[in-house]
Amino acid sequence: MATAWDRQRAALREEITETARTLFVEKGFDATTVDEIAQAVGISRRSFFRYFGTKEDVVLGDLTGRADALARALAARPADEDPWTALRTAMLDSRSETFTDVRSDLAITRMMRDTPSLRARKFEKRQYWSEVLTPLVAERITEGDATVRAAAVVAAVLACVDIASDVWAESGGTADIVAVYDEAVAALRD
Amino acid sequence: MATAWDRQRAALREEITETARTLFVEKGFDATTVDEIAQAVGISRRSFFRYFGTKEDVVLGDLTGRADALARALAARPADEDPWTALRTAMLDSRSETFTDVRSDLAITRMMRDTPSLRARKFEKRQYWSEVLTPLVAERITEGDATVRAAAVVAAVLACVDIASDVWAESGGTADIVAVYDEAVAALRD
DNA sequence: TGCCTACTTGGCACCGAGTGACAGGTAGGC
DNA sequence: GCCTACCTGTCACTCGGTGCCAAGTAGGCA
Repeated sequence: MATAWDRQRAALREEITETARTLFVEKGFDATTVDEIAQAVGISRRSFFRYFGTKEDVVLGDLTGRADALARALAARPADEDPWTALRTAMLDSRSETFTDVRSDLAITRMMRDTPSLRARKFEKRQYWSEVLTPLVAERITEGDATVRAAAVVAAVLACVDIASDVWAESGGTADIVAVYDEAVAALRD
Repeated sequence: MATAWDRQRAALREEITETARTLFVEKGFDATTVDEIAQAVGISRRSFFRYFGTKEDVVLGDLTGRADALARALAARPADEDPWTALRTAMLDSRSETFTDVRSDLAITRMMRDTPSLRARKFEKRQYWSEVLTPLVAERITEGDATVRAAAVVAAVLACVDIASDVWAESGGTADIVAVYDEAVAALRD
């Protein structure tokens, strides 16, 4: 019966996230130390690292889980659908669970864009997205080198998502993120 | 007359690079400490950080300089050339100065691919590439939102270069890197 | 020749992220 | 009521990176 513990663990994890993000927005990401976060939450510094591998992970959240959700949504698409349509639809389908935190805080998205160490970690996790999505996309490539082409399509789509996210953050949340994404993709496909 | 000093400085910088890369290949990047590098070169740990801002920079080399070279080559292309052709040609033109280290060591490229902290730094520098190239590419975009479209094209092209580089490294240096790049780009433009 | 100045270097102390090891406490099973 | 996990805090340590200061060295100038 690990459920009780798991619940406790999830709750504490949530509390760390909430407290840390508040501090980050107040003082800036780099200026906030793990000690301060731990103290604010009321746990030891060591325990913080038992819940989050790095300070960056608190901001980035469950990116790998969202990659898996997107992968499931992509796999659920008809096999004869072209990669671009399939990826776009899959992202929209899994958006409710995928973009929760994007909606939750504009400041966080801006911070991810402006803080080098966060950007770096984000790209590191993006690597995982590519690894998960590329084989699924490869099944939808009918001509040429499927692996190379799939990798290119996935990388391009993720880049377009990034661009859309950046424009959205820069607009203060007013820009239509899907429209910007479509515009970015249009640039690639004439 | 700073030339004498500059020469000295450049020579030492080269020596640090050479020594460090040898150690990296021998022991692995993470397992090699800055102290070991400094001691092997015969300088203090503090001086090392006066020549390289981070340990990663020793491996990555002058990526920003290469970005500037590529930007110059791109600007030299005819104004009416489409972005894809212009970028491809510009990369080939600046390749001799751009890909010196790629040719120099397959092990280094592999290390960049397999070491998380190096990958992260590389993407960080890639950000600079985007910032430099996007405005130049935007001038070649005739329809739609030029900024967004230029950002998308640049990001896609850089992603394709990455893919080609990865395939090249994985093949042990036998793959035709330009052919892989063309294949990747073909995936985006049908 | 001798001084002055600018620049470099090394050493020291320090900070912050992240890790391993150990001891103590607490909840659940028997 | 004990035993067994598991979680937690504490301590010590490594390593990357930075600020500061004193010492040294090369070149310019009188």
